[in-house]
Amino acid sequence: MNDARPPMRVAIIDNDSGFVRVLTNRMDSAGWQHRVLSSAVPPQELVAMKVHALLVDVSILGNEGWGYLEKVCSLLPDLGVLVTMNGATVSQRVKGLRLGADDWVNKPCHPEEVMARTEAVVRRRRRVGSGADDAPVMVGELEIRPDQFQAFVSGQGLDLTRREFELLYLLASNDGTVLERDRIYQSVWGYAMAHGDRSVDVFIRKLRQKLERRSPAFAYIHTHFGVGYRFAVETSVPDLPGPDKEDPGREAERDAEATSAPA
Amino acid sequence: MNDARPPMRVAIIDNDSGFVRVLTNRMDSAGWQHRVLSSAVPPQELVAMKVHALLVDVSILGNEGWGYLEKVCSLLPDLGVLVTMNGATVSQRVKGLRLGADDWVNKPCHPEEVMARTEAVVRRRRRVGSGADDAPVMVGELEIRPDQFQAFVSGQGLDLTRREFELLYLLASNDGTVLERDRIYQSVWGYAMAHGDRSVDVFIRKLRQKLERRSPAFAYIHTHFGVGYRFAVETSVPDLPGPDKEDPGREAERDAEATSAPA
DNA sequence: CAGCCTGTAACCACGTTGTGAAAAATGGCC
DNA sequence: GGCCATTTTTCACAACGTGGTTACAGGCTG
Repeated sequence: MNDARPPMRVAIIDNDSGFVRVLTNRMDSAGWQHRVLSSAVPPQELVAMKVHALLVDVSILGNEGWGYLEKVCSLLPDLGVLVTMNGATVSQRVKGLRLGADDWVNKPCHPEEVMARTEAVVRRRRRVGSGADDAPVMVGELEIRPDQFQAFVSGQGLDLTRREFELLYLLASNDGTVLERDRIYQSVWGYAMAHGDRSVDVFIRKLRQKLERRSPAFAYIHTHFGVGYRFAVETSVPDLPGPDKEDPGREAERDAEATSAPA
Repeated sequence: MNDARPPMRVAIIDNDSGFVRVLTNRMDSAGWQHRVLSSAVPPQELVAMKVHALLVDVSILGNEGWGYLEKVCSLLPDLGVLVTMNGATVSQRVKGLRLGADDWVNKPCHPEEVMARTEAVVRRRRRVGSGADDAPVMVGELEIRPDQFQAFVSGQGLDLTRREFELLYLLASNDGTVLERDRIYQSVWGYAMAHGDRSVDVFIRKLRQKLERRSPAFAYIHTHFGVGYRFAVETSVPDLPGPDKEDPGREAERDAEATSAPA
């Protein structure tokens, strides 16, 4: 949502430790995240890693390399796949590209070029998918789809403005943890909050209004006095015999232990 | 859906007649369509040619080659761009890729590889549901038949111009999701929207006029302030009793007050 | 109880969108 | 080629929505 894109995440399947070391060094200094794998992993695991691209040396997988390449490409069409190989012939390169690979770089190669090509592949992927980087959030009856600028309660769309939406998205994606005003402002507004600025409070109120109108039985946004706000789905009526709603003082305790945000 | 794709169409900007001859021969036998251009053409003309990819030798454009590359990539983000060049250095290749090129092939190169790379680049070039696939769309009383270039409301044909039709088709085939202005323009007009361009708004209005004339009880196109538009058949949810002014009769009001506009 | 923090509503400035019409571009026709 | 009808783009201005501020009321903490 904000201009700051999430860092590039790539998976690397390669046994050439020297090449991998040089490459990962470059990636580190460029702020990329990488997972180095020594052999083929099930495509599902690649999904779980949420990597943008896969960099694979098909030769280390022996004859199964081609089959693996084909399987990954057909199973994960949204994943960028770059193949590296020592001295591959033209027909080998063509074969790999036709199997679904997005690019092919013959070793030896320069790490900068590999990274530039990876960016080019991912750039194109993102363009067609448009916002595949922001994952949808679902908390209770609430569902947020950042790629569509829309939030839903029980499947019904909420009519949120831009700021309201970004604020709700921030809160909901940090479900359960207390967010300080400064951090909220910094994340949503993009710059530091000036002293005495009440914008966050006002927008919290607007969100509460729109949320409670759709599901009056629940309270989503909870205030932590002197700290900030916390998003959580709880019954709003204090009298109801809820399992975890005994006395209000408990929240203050939880506040203390919630300072570290489990990302 | 996979089969029966239209033939690949590429534009080639290159002076190396020998290379071009060999390449186009291969393309002919593969059923590809190609346009060979001897020098830079305005990006809009590439749109008119409806090519899937551009194969360009930046060196023949001299120093302006880089600028042209950048302009094409920024203006036509949906176009696949492959750069060829004789003996380009690593830094030159990286520079080209960072400017927005999708692939880089150093000459001399094998035509088969160039074509395989072109296919790889174009493979995932799917627009947001415009023109490419001609699947009929039916949303509520609205029916769109792309093969006939016609839209119907309750069986009665709408008289839409080309742009109106393409816009409506884009919106309706992305029923329920918010589309940003930039993406709408990119999909319908084919190139990036210039700052301050109001074409989308104007055509939205024309569509609303023609749609509401046929079915005054419903509103199809909803505005998302600061974002774009969303197509949906009257999702206006009956709001629970709240202190807010919004009421379910919003659409009807807008329709009724369409007459008050004294010049 | 005093002081600070938060809830709430009203308010205004600004940017965005709606709207009508004029200007420019397109395409068919003689 | 010149002419006309239609479509597309541009423009100016009105209307509206939003974000941000402010003021005051109500709560919480110490």
